[in-house]
Amino acid sequence: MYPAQDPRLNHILDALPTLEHERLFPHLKLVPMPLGMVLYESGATLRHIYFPTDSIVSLLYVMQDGASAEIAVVGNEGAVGVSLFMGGETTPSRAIVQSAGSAYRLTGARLKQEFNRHGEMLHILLRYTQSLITQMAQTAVCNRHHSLDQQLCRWLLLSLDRLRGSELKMTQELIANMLGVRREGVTEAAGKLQKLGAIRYSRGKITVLDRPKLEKLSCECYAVVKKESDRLALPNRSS
Amino acid sequence: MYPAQDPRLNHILDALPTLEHERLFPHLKLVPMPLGMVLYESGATLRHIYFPTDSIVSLLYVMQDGASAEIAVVGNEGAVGVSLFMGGETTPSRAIVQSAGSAYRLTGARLKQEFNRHGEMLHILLRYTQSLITQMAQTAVCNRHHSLDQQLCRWLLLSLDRLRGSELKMTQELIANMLGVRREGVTEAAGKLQKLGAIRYSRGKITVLDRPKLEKLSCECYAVVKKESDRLALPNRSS
DNA sequence: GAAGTTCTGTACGCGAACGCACATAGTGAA
DNA sequence: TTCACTATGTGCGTTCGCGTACAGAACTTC
Repeated sequence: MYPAQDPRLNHILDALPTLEHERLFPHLKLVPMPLGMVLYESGATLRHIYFPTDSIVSLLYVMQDGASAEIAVVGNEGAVGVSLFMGGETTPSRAIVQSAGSAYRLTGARLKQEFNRHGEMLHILLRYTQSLITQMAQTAVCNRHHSLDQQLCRWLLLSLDRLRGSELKMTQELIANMLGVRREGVTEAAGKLQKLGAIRYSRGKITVLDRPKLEKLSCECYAVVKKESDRLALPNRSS
Repeated sequence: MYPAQDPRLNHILDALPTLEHERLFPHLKLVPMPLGMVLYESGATLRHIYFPTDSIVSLLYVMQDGASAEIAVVGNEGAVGVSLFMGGETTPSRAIVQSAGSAYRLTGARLKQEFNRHGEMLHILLRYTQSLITQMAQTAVCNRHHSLDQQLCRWLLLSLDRLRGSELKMTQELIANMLGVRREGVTEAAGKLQKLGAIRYSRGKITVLDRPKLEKLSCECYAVVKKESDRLALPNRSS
């Protein structure tokens, strides 16, 4: 196991071969990721790419009227700021810390430098980007066809996968923002899950009691994203 | 203007510098794209990448229960099969021709060969992929927050942008499949648009009469996608 | 421990889209 | 012309989530 914080807690950084590893690690900076921290605003030029270790970041789109919807969620399996190496520099969405923790970050310039060496980093980042694409696509489908109950299950599972333990600190209000639904709707859905014994919650703390039950109640979307994400993740080199 | 079919009708191919242009064009094969043609199935290994000239391709996800939803639409501004160079080889969605026409295609091997030279093609494809990402994200948001009426406008505009002329051959049934809604819902929404004088339609033929009106009735999603797509498109080298 | 704030629970009417059923109208083939 | 088929129009009851309003409960601060 790694110490409390180590770049290799992030799967992308962990997957780098020794050479790139040595080249890059000295430039990584560990930064705290407090709840609600905005990593970038819609349309703003990205300055860094972030590799979460134990934090979770939501990519969400905020509309003109203030309504919002989560597009994807990023944890220690990925990176925040893919548009840096994709070439667009900006992206019309907001990245906000959904679960506090830490991340390693790299300046955009340094990242692009490494990316343009066309080494393993390029392939790893592109593969990760594809899994991100899958997640977005599945979010679109899920928003169209599935019930709030199912979506809540999907969301809980996606978050759970990116955390250690089975507890997440998150008010129903915030979850509603992420899912782009009413807070009352989340209260109701969460109430059902609690009655079923799948979760327990109280004032911003949700404990998952019965994960298999949650998976059963979720729509197929979770499984699709999970499977694709696992498939596209390269094997750890340090394990 | 180009002849009836020319690789440069596709914006990506058109943006290639001379050297790559000469290297690649001999390997392009012009293929007809009849309505309903499936370019790839969910999870199937991609054999080719397609560059539409005057056809439109829908990327859609089909669920276990048969329900479907469009994730993105690709015309002469882009390419179908991005997972080939992103590294995943497959993708959990289906690509199906939504508007008949033609496309140039390249074998996956040849594409990867060119991609791995790390020339201009790589950057062009990555930038395009980012605009595709934006489209998917916006689809997710739109599915969550906007009415069927608004979504129909968005969809019509996105299709229109990828066609010459202002007429599209498309039954309400098919549109419903793309949007992931009921056919009756489309009938109703299209009826409204016709009453307002924005479109005229009859048995699988839709004519846009008043595009500005359509844009006005559409949600912001169309404009966001359009703007980002334009921003990420490189300038034509041959114009 | 009192007051204020935050989080959660509940209720009611409303509107959008759904599922279903069936009617009408163009279109093409025999 | 007639028939079959496809595309579109319409109606009805239902469900889901929304907007609004408000009440209770738990935590924080003073």
